[in-house]
Amino acid sequence: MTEQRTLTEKGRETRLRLLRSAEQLLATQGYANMRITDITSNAGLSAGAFYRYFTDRHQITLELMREMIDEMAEFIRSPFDESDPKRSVLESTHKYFEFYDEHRAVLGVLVEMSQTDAQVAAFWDETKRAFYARIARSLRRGVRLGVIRDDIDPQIAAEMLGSMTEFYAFQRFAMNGSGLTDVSTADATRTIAEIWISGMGLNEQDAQRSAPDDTETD
Amino acid sequence: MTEQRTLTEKGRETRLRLLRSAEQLLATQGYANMRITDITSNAGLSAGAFYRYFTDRHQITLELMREMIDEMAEFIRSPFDESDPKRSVLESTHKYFEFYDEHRAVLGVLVEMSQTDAQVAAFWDETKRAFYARIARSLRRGVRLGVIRDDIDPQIAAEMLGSMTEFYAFQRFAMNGSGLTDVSTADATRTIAEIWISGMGLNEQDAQRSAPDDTETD
Amino acid sequence: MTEQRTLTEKGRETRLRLLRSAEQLLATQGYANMRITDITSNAGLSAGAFYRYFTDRHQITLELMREMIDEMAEFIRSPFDESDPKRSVLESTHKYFEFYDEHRAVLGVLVEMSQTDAQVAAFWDETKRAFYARIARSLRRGVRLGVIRDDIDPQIAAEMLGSMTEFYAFQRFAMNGSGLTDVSTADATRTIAEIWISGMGLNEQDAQRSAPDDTETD
Amino acid sequence: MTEQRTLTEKGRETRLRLLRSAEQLLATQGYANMRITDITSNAGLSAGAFYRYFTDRHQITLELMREMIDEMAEFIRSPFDESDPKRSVLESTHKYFEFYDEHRAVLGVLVEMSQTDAQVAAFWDETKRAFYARIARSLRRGVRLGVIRDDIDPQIAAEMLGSMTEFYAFQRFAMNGSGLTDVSTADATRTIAEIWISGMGLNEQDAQRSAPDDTETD
DNA sequence: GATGAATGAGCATTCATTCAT
DNA sequence: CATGAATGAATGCTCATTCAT
Repeated sequence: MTEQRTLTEKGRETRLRLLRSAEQLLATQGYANMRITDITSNAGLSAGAFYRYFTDRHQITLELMREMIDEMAEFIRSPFDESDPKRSVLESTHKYFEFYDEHRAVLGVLVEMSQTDAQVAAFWDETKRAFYARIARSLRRGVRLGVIRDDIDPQIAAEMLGSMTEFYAFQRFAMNGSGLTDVSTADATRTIAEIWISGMGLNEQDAQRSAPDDTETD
Repeated sequence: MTEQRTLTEKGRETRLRLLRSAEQLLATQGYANMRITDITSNAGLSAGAFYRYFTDRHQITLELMREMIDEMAEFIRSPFDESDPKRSVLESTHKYFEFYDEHRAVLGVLVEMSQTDAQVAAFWDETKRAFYARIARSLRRGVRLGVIRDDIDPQIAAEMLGSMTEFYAFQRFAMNGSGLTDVSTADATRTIAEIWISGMGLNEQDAQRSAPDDTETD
Repeated sequence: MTEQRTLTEKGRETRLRLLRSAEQLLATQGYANMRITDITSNAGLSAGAFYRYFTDRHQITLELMREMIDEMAEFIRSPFDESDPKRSVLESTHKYFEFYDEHRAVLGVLVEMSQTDAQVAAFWDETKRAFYARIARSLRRGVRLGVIRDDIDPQIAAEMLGSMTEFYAFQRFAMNGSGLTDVSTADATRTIAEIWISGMGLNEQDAQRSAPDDTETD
Repeated sequence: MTEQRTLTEKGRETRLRLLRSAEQLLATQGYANMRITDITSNAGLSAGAFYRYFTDRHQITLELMREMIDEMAEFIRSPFDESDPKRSVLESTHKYFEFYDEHRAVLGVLVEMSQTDAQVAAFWDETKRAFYARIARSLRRGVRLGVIRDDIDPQIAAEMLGSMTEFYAFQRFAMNGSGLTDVSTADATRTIAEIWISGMGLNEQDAQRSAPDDTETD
């Protein structure tokens, strides 16, 4: 049985213990190498205990992803002020890096499994679309405000700039910096913001000047 | 024994048949789901045949990666003309996308396995470093030529712009467009080049004007 | 995992059941022909059950040897009365034959595997050394007591007389009498004792006469 | 096909090469660990070559045993002079040790396989019987000559003394001295002869005196 | 709720043996 | 004669999953 209804207090605790244990293992060994018995023994439980709360390792992993996606959605809903794009980009990037750092385990697994697992791939697809859509929306607003060049398709640009940020974060946090030079997160954040700004043809003076007061409300 | 000393013509053919078979399966099911017997039966051979040429699926996969890395190295060595950056970026990006498209199977697996396999992770790390180093070299030359802004660390910028291109390509080719809007490769190429150019502060007129005649020789 | 930390009563029983099953098979088919599934099915268990308690057939076999070696050590520690050598030799030989008979299975395998397996060879080497050392000790004491000829190296003599007894027992019990004439164990025991006695130059009258009262202590 | 008729000169050479190769491997790894491909590659041949001359490793091993048994038979037929038992025992033992040393590989395998292989067991049984019979015959003659005690069953005694010699030789030569103290072969030979002589109650003076001139001719 | 014993399907791997060249 | 490619039966071993206690 995997129904989570009628769980006693102790039961709910055990369930969480298993989730945390799985997350830990995903971070250190990835999905491919995580065994059910690893999860339980790492949680200080017997093998059979797992099945009271989950059906298999696929399910517990999806559960962790759902947890993360929920927080991601919240992040995406946070306001972006096009009237001060430089500061906003800096802030957004900073928050995004924090988010990635915190969820490195699950995000790494998302990438790993997307290759193999259609359900996870769909999951990821959806998440990225939402993420890119939010950027595209901001870009379009920026164009209307005259602070962003209008000769580039905002959607494609959003996907590219988003890709840049995401993959840099992925390498930095989920891959322990693989491929990258070792610089401070602050420097990385600043540089990436610069590229965003100038990549989008943002002109700080222009931006300051014309920015009306419309904040995004998603 | 593996990698037999003396392979006959027929033996060499069989070995290649197995490599192609494995590549095919990696593309469709990923590393995690690829069985040895899948490889052999897909190649029209018996299970035992595999072991005459490879020790296990890990090895044959690394073999495929090595093949790809070699071609990658060649790609990276190709000339980049800073005196005409816009055209050069377009050309490079185009070639990069072609490369990614051709090797989508192995590149996807590279990402999948990096989470799990230290050897593959090291492999990828190395490749990305070479790729980013080549970009950084070009950027530094551009700064010296006065066609690129000098207020950004070329190394970090290289890693970010490289990330953008790579991850966009990854999603587009290895993930069948997951997360992305469906646009033509030409449009995508054009947009990404625009971002590169303006992101790096390249001014076409400036570039045209000041560009001396030094082509990179690596 | 093998040699689980916490075995329940039932677990301990199953483990013993496997040991007995393996012992039986070693006796009938030898190590070379014993399969893991033979062991489990002979014990009325599924194939997988084996691996909860042992890692492979090599380990379970060593386990059986260790069991036997422990009893052997006990046997070797049993007292030998040099003041009445004839009776003592008879008694020792008798006990030795009993021991060999009881452990014929494992002893046969010890011989079989010694040819092939360094660990088993070392095992056997050690056991024989302890066995021969005990005999040599008795012989030296006998020489001091004047009941044993002093023109023979006690160590070599111990190894030879020990070899005689061991190999005769081996043929008789572990090889089902291969090569040997069919005589009663009592007769065999008597004859072997005669050879020991006269081979060592023991003279019964002498022995009776001069024997002081020192029993071995070790 | 395994018929050895109509072998060309080259064929006969290849066959011998395989036999020597197998013997070598038996000496170093034992029967259990000897693979067909080991035999052929060690002989510098391809795997398929084996089957032109032998059917399987069992057969080639028996072939080697037959070779050895033939020489053994010759050894057993060699004369034993009961009129000078001490010298004769010394000489016989010496020759026996030489024989064992030369054939250590096959003799070790004989022991190894006897546990498992009925055919080999029968082989060995037969050999030992012949060996013991020859000793028993000599002992009986010695009894008739009055140079050997008549209170011991010559057959059992033969088996025991034979066992002693054989097993000592086995440990010394086939097991690389396992369990034994390191002494010169000469010393070992002398000691074993002493035990034979006195074990059988041989009195040298008596022996010299009464020995008639009948040499055994089998 | 928790335990850990037991199961058995699923794969990897080895190696003797055959056979076309 | 010799080669080495290919086969496939035989086994080992792992691990998710069930279930009696």
